[in-house]
Order: sequence, then C-alpha cells, then structure tokens
Amino acid sequence: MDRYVELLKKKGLKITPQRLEILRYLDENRIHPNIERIHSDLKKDNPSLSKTTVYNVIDDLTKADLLQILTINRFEILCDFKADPHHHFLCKECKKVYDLDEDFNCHLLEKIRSEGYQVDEVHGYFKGTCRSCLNKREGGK
Amino acid sequence: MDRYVELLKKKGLKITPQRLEILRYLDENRIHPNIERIHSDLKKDNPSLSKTTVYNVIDDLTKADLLQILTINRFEILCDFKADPHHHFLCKECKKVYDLDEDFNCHLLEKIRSEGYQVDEVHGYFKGTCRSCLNKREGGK
DNA sequence: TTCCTATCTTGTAATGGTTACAAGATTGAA
DNA sequence: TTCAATCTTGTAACCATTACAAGATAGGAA
Repeated sequence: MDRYVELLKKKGLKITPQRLEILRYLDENRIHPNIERIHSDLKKDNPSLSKTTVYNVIDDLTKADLLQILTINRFEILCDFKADPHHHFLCKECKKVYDLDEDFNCHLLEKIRSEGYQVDEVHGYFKGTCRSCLNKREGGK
Repeated sequence: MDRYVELLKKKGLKITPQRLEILRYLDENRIHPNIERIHSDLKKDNPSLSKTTVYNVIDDLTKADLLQILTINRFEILCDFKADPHHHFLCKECKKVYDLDEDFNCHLLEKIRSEGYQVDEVHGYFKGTCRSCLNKREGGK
C-alpha cells in the first residue's frame, strides 16, 4: 500500500487526493515551504486546488502529528514533514531554513524534566549566517 | 542616571516617556505579554498611549537588541526583555510561558559552528505541561 | 535658553494573511 | 449500491498588523 495512504489510515483520516499530494510534496521537498509555495507548486498538476484546502489539510495533518509548523519567524507558516527529531537553522541573509539532523541531548532538558515539567516537544532554532552566504561575502571582497 | 535612560542612550535612541515605560514594564514584568496586554496595562497610567506606539516601540527596541520577540507560537507577538541568554517552556494547558534561566550548552551548537555556520542566536522552545497543571490533574482525580 | 530639524507619537485608514461559512463533491462503511 | 459523514472549494468576513500624515517632542546647535 502507498506509504502516504498508510500514514493517513493509521491516523484515522480519510484518504483524499489533496491530502496525499500535500503529504507527498512535503516529504519529498524538505524545504519548509509556506502556504503560498505549497499552493502554487501543487496547482501545476491540480489547477482546481484551493488555497483554503491547503490551509485545511495542513491543519489536519499537523493535528494528526504528521507535520509540524515551524515558528522560527513570525512572518509566515512554514511546513515541515515530521520525520526524526531535528532542529533548524535560519540564515538571516538568504532566509533559507536548514535542517539540523542531529538531536541535542542537553543537560537543560534533563533538568526541567527532573523538576517535574512534562516535556512533549523540543524545538531548537539557531539563527545566523549559513556557509554559503559567508562564502559569498568572502568572494565579494 | 535611570537604568532605562542609559540603555536607550547606549543604543542611540531618543529618550521618550513611551519607550521608558515599555522598557521598564517589560523588565519588571517577565510575563511575555502580547501587544494587547502591554497596551492595556500601560494605558492605565497613560490613557493617551496608542497601540501603534506600542508596535513602533517594540519594533525599535527589538532592532536595538533590548528586547526579543518570542515565536514560540504563531498566534501572537510575545515580548521578552533581553536579559542573560535563556530559553522558554510553553505549557500547552495554561498557555503560560516560563523562563528557563539556564543556557544549554550542547554538542549540536559546537557541531554546526565547526561546520562553518555563524550562529548569532539560539532559541530553545520546550512545550508540554507545567508542574502546576499536572498537579491540578492529579488533584482532579 | 531659544531655535530648529529630525524623529516620535497618535489616530485613522488600508492591507492582506487567515478563518468562517455554505454548497456541492467525495469517501468509505453498511 | 446507498447514504451519512466529511472533505473540497470559492467567496466573504475578520482582525492583527502596517502605512500614512499631521501634530508633538527631543535634543543638538547657536
């Protein structure tokens, strides 16, 4: 059975072409697209796709824990396929968001758990300048 | 000289009563208030304070690095006086945002620096349920 | 102190991303 | 195959944030 059909079934969501397309798109394109980008990219193959549907599907899939919405900046909704735990780096020059595949295994997390907080999610957002933009600066000298 | 006057001067910003009030309010009330809350609280002593001014001042002070805007959720602008590096815990039940005063000193940060990223900001957002809400659940049994 | 310009504050109006809603289409269980 | 629940779509409404212009203020210069 299709991987995405299976994911939706496991969560008790109805299988619709729109949900499958969006899920597949986000799995295959780990570029943290915003709503506009998802809509315009998928409209190419499905011209009747409505932006409201993109909002609805993103909402459903996020509630089902198949996606997460990044809040690394406050200007747009960035969508991220929910794979293994990972963190993010935002380059303030090119605005690209990079995945940091390694988890951080830090003392602070243990500490707050030991203090009695129940921690369900950990989001690490690192911001600065990426290698590619730093190189361009060097080159531009 | 007043501590807040000094902070503004150091950043080359003009000293205005509105800026001083907002800065003082955020320093003395580390509750991560949103714009509405700041406006309504400060309006009590200064009824002519405009919401536009709150937006403008928050913007100026953030650019001057005296404040930071939290992006722990995407529903509102939460303002935070910029003190020592610290991270945040959002309780998904009571919606309160707690400061985690300890910094995390993690391997991942060293790793991405060693890979050539220039890291200027590190934001750790932990989400779950706080002790107080967990206690209420127990009590409610 | 006084003057003057740059900047700040304020209220109103415009913007635009997101959500609400209703009608028609689709899904999937019976 | 049927049918109710639910999903998709387009339009309209919403409302937080931003743009703008007029009047007020801050603070350096004379």
